[in-house]
Amino acid sequence: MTSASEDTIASRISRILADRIVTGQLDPGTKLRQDHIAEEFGTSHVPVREAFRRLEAQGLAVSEPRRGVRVASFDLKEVREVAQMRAALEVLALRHAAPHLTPAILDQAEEATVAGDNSHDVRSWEEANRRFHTLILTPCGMPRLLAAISDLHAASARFLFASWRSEWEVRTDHDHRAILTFLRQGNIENAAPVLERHVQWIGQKPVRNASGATRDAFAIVG
Amino acid sequence: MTSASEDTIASRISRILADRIVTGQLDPGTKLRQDHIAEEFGTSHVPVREAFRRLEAQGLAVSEPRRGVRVASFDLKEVREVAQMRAALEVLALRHAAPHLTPAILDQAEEATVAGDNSHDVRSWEEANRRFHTLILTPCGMPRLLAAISDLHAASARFLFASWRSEWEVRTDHDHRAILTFLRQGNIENAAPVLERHVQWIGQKPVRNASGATRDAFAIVG
DNA sequence: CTTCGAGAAATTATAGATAATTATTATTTT
DNA sequence: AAAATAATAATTATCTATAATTTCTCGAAG
Repeated sequence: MTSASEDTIASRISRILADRIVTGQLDPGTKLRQDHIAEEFGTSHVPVREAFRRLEAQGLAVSEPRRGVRVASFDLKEVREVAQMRAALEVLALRHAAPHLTPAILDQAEEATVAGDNSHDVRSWEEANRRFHTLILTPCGMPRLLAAISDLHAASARFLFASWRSEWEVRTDHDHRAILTFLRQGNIENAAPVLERHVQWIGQKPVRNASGATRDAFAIVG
Repeated sequence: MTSASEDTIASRISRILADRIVTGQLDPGTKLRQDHIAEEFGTSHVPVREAFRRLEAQGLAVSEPRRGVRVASFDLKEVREVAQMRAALEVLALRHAAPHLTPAILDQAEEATVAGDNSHDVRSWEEANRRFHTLILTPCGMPRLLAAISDLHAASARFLFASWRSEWEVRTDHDHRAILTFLRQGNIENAAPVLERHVQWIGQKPVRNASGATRDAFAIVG
């Protein structure tokens, strides 16, 4: 992140709040009080309200008129929904990106995969995973599609951080490697289905509740 | 549209501006001046700015910090992009909606198709066409997906109105009928590919320029 | 006749203030 | 003691005002 005195206060606030929501620093249902946030950022609440509108559009916050803004809740149903939307859109993007993928890009994507495999915490794994997907999809040159995918990635990351906040077990991403191998061969017809399956792989993990009981936590781990 | 004194001024302004942009009352590139709009609606510019943020998220306006907001431009490339995104997402929605489609819903969808075939102007055709798609997709019960599709429909409508503003030739929608026939048989595997092709059918029409020359106008007509 | 630049006007972005609505607490009544 | 109601506090949504930035206009120089 740059110093960002270029863009507006509103966009800065929305970026920072989005990050807090995604990383789980702000729990679902938490009230976002404009005056408090305005005070924290040393501004008036006008740019804060503009930031709220953006968070709303991204699906990270929900607003009830005259009753304020809250951090959006989510459930297993929405995790599945986001996974399926990602599958549909990422496959589309990959088909258009494939002809423009260079060996240099694929090398960077391989580096990102290695970085992910070596990650010992969720946050760095997520960052590497997102870098992989972004690298192989960006060359599609479809800005609207990429923006939609980016919002879905944010949602995915949120599900992930909500479940795997602390523990993380190292694992090798065979899907990423298979995708890269096919792409190096220029074989999109095989790469696409792997990606489609990959992003719909929903991880499941028992999580200890506050009351001691265990429930299952779910997240997209692709 | 209801009287809508329930929701905020900002959402009312964004709805009305969105409609103007979609219907082509506001041309691409037109500056949206917050004080003028505020005066028109008898409000201050604070809710106007919030409305701008929503239009931006919908892809109907673009904002340059400290330089104002303009109606978003678009070209053939973006028409294609929106068509392909719609194809991917509507097929996904249809697959989940299909098990919940009732004969009553399919009858309503058929009515919408007939209404479209009998339309003598673009606006009523677009309304009927959107109703058809909404009817067969809504039962998927995936709110995030439906919201994304709705935004893409708005973009499609904009392309359409920009090209076919005045003239409109009556035609029979064979695709819609084929889709309905398959859905009545519970045959999703055949319905989905028809829909996928259908929404990517990009109409083309010669349009007389201001300088007398003719150029080709493009729009999604599915 | 064109190009550059200074000053003026318009416009955006933010701050501070006000009215209206909702949530909370205290109090009264049953 | 519990429930209902009134008073109070907190919060949202909006408006008016101010500062900062950009665009426009017009004149002077090349």
